[in-house]
Amino acid sequence: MKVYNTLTKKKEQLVPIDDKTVRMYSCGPTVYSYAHIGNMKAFLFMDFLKRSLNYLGYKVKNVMNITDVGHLVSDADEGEDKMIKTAKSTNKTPWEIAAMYTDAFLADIKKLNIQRPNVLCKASEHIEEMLEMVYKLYDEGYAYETSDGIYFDIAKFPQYGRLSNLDLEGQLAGARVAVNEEKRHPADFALWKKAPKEHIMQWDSRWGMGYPGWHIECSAMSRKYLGDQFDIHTGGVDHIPIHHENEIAQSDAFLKKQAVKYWMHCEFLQVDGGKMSKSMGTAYLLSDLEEKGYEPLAFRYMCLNAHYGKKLNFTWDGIEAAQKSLNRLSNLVLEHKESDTHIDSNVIEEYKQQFREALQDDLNLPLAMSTVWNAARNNVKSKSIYNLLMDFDKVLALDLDKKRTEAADDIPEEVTLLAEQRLEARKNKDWKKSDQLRDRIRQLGYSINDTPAGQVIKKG
RNA sequence: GGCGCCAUAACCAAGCGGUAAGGUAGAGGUCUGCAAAACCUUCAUUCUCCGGUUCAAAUCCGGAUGGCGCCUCCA
Repeated sequence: MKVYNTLTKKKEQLVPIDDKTVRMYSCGPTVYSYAHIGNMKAFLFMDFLKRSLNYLGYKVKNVMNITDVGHLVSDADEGEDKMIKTAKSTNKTPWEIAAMYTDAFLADIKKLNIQRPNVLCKASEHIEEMLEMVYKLYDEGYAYETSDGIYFDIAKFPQYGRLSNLDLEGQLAGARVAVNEEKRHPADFALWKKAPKEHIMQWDSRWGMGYPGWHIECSAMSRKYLGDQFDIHTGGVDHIPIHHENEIAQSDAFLKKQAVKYWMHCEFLQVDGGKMSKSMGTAYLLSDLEEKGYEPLAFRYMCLNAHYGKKLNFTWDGIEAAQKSLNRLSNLVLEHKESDTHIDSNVIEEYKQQFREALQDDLNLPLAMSTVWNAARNNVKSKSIYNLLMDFDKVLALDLDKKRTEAADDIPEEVTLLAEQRLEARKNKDWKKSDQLRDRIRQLGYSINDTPAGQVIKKG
C-alpha cells in the first residue's frame, strides 16, 4: 500500500517497522462537549485506514487517546469555555463531564461502525508516563523552567518546523507578540504547567502541583502502547502546524530518533462551501442528522465518496443523496443475494483487483466505490457478486445486506389505523378516499408505498 | 503579513501525460388505479481563463482570475 506522508510530502510505500503488524496512533477527541460530524470525519478516516490495511492483509494495532485534561481549567480567565459553562450549569466535576462526553463519543462511533481502537487511553490516567518524558527532556536540557511551567526549547531541536514547512524566521516577523515574556521563542511550548490553586485537575511533580501540557499526552501514550517507534500517526490537518510539530519535537528529542514513520492527515469537512462553525450553527452532530431521518451510516457513505486528503463539502442535499445511494446499494446487494445466476469468476476477480488497487493507492475510496457500483449494477444477478460486495463491506462497513426499505417499527397507532382504512378503500377501488388517506398519512410525517407485498409505511 | 489547499456537468466527486470513474438530480422506460419506491436506459467532443512544452495535456510549466483553510488547546 502507498500512503501520502505529510512529513516527506510524498506518496510512499508503506513498509511496517515490524513487518508483521502496522502500529498506528490517532488523535482522539477532547471530551468537553459533543463531537460534531467534522470530528467524525477524522475518526472515519482512521477506521477506513485500519480496515483497508486489514483487508490488504496487514495486521494492525491501533491506539487512540481521549483527552480529558488540559482544557479543564476551573476559572474562566480565558473567556468563555464551554467546559466550564457546562460544569457550572450542571454542577458537575470535570471528571463527570469527561465521562459523559466520552460515553457520547463511544456511542457515536459505534453508530458509524467505527471499530473501537485496540487501545483507547485517557490522558488523565497516564500522568506518570508524561512526567517521565518531561523529566528527561528537562534534565537533558531540552526544556527550561519559567514561573508558570516547563517549556520545550525549540532551539534545541533544529528540525522543528519540518512537518508544516514552517519558516521560523519568517514566522517570527509577522508573529503576534508573545503572551508569555519568559518564553525564549514564541513557538516554545509547555510540557508541564504549574497549577494555580483553582485548577481542578492537578498532580504532583518535581515542580509542585501541576498538569500536563497539551501535546505530551500523545507522545507518552503512543510510546507506552506502540513502542518507541511506530508506523502511522493520523489526525486532522489542523494539527499539523502545532500539535504534531510539537509531538515530533518532544518525542524525537526524548528518543534521539524518529518516533513516527508516516504522518497521515485528513482534511476538513466544510459546510455549504465554508468553515464549519459553532457560532453559525453548522457544527452539526450525528444526532442532528438522525433527527432529520438520516442514518449515521449515510454520513459514513458520504465520507467514503471523497478522498480523505481533500475537503469534503457537507450540504443537506449531499446527505440526502448519500442516504438514497446507500438505500439503493443495499437493495442491489439483496437482489444479488437472492439470485444465483452463474457469473464468470474472472469478472469477479477483475472487480476485486480494481477494489484492491484503489485501496492501495493512498486509500482511494471514491475510486473503490465506483467499482462497488459497477459490480452492484451488473446485469447478472449472482450470489457471487453478493459475496464479493459483502467482502468489500469489510472495509466500507455500510451494513450492505441490511434491508433499508423495511417498514419503520415505531409507527404511531393513528397512522396504522389510517393505513388500514386506506387498504380497505383500495380493495373497494375507492381511489379518491385512498388518496385522501395517503395525504393525511403524509401530513403526519409518514410515507406509504404500495409494493407487491402490500403497503409499506416509512417515516419521513 | 506567513503557510497551504482547491478550481472537472445542476450538485457531490474520481482521474494527475494517451483521449472524461461513480453517486445524486434531470430525461425516457418497465411496474402501478394513480403515485411512491424499485429496477433498466440515457445524461461533459470537454475539465475557470490565457499562454507555453509535447505526436498527444483536465493532467506538466508560466501567468491571470476565483474559492477555501490554517497561523486561537477546533478533526
